Amino acid sequence: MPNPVADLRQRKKEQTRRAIAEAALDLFETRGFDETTVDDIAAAANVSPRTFFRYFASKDEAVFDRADEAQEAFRTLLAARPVDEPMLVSLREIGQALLTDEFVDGRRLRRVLGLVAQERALRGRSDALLDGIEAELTTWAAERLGVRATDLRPRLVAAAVLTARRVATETWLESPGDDLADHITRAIDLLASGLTDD
Amino acid sequence: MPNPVADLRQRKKEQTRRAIAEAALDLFETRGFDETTVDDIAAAANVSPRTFFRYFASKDEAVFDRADEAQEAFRTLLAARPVDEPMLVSLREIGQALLTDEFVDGRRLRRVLGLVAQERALRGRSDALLDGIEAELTTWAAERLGVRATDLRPRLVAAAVLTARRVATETWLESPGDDLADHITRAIDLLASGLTDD
DNA sequence: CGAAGAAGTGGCAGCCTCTGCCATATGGCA
DNA sequence: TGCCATATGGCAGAGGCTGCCACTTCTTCG
Repeated sequence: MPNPVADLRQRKKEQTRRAIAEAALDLFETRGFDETTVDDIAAAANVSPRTFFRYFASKDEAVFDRADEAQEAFRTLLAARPVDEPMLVSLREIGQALLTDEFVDGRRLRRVLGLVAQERALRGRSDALLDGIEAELTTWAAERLGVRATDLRPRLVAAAVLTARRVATETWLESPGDDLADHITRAIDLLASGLTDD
Repeated sequence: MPNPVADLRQRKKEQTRRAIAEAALDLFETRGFDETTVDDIAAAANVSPRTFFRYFASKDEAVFDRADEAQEAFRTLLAARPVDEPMLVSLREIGQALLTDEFVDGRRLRRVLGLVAQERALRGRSDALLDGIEAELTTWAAERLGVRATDLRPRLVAAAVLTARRVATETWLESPGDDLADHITRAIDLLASGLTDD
């Protein structure tokens, strides 16, 4: 039984996957999603188009490479918050922590978030991933609230926070120089205040 | 100048469009979205595949035939609310008014909502349509608030309310017998209270 | 160490979505 | 009836995506 870490095949696969994902992200950013073909990506990553689809089921999926890691980090951070902390405070803190490069590649995460905000075609897959996070968030909120996960409130808490993140990302994109974390904090604080004046 | 209503061409076009939309909805419901090809729909509607794309730019678009009517109704209701009314109250009232079958075809709307809930592939176009509504809502909120439409707050108000509608619809679907309007009202009230206890 | 097997890759044919182009059919109008 | 505008159909082709088969490259084990 070979060492999984040192396994040559695993390393080459990882390398190939990264190459494809990077090529896709680069091309989508510079040329646009629709204007980039799978053949383009494959050529830039030095693989055949057929191989592209062995790593990613669809063109848009390449953007969300390793999204499960971010979700895992999110899950861990969520579980680590004190039980008596206000929910929106917990979520605000997590929103910032996720962008600190400590858990995920914050640099890349920002690129992906920016790209998704700009390319409508990527929203679908993004939402599919967020649905998973929203489900976990709902369960978490239900526990904090002591109610069932099918109730309206925990679901709305989960959905509203993710919406706040989305809107914050959009405003952040239009304000060069700003820190995304600040926008997210402001958005969540607005939610906590019932969308009224601070 | 012929009467536009009695115009034979217009009537035939309308007829063809409806035939395609109905065939698509029927087939998607019975066979599933992915398992239905454009050729199937075209055949069921007695048109050529090429003609299908003259009426709908994509396969999923056929589901949302006449969605602009609902948006128009929304727009009208929005403009009719008193300027000094709290935003979330206005939106709560509109949410209820839109469900009175006075403005849209409730029967078909139910089918579409059910289909969208079941078929992930349809979420994309659904969201695209909601983006248009969100944009109008943002403009409206910005005016009410006396700020620019690019500010975080009006955008968040618009996005959060639509999210509340989505979550309310989901909980409503799981509670047979309930009134959707009640769920929406509760969701919006929750937003107004900062997602805390009532 | 060398053969057998497993795994990664490429090429090819083919289906499906969607578009441009041109030909044909049909309704509208003088 | 004959002309024009428009609706429709057919066809070719690009691009996304999949199944299948062949080839190469590790990995394993006798």
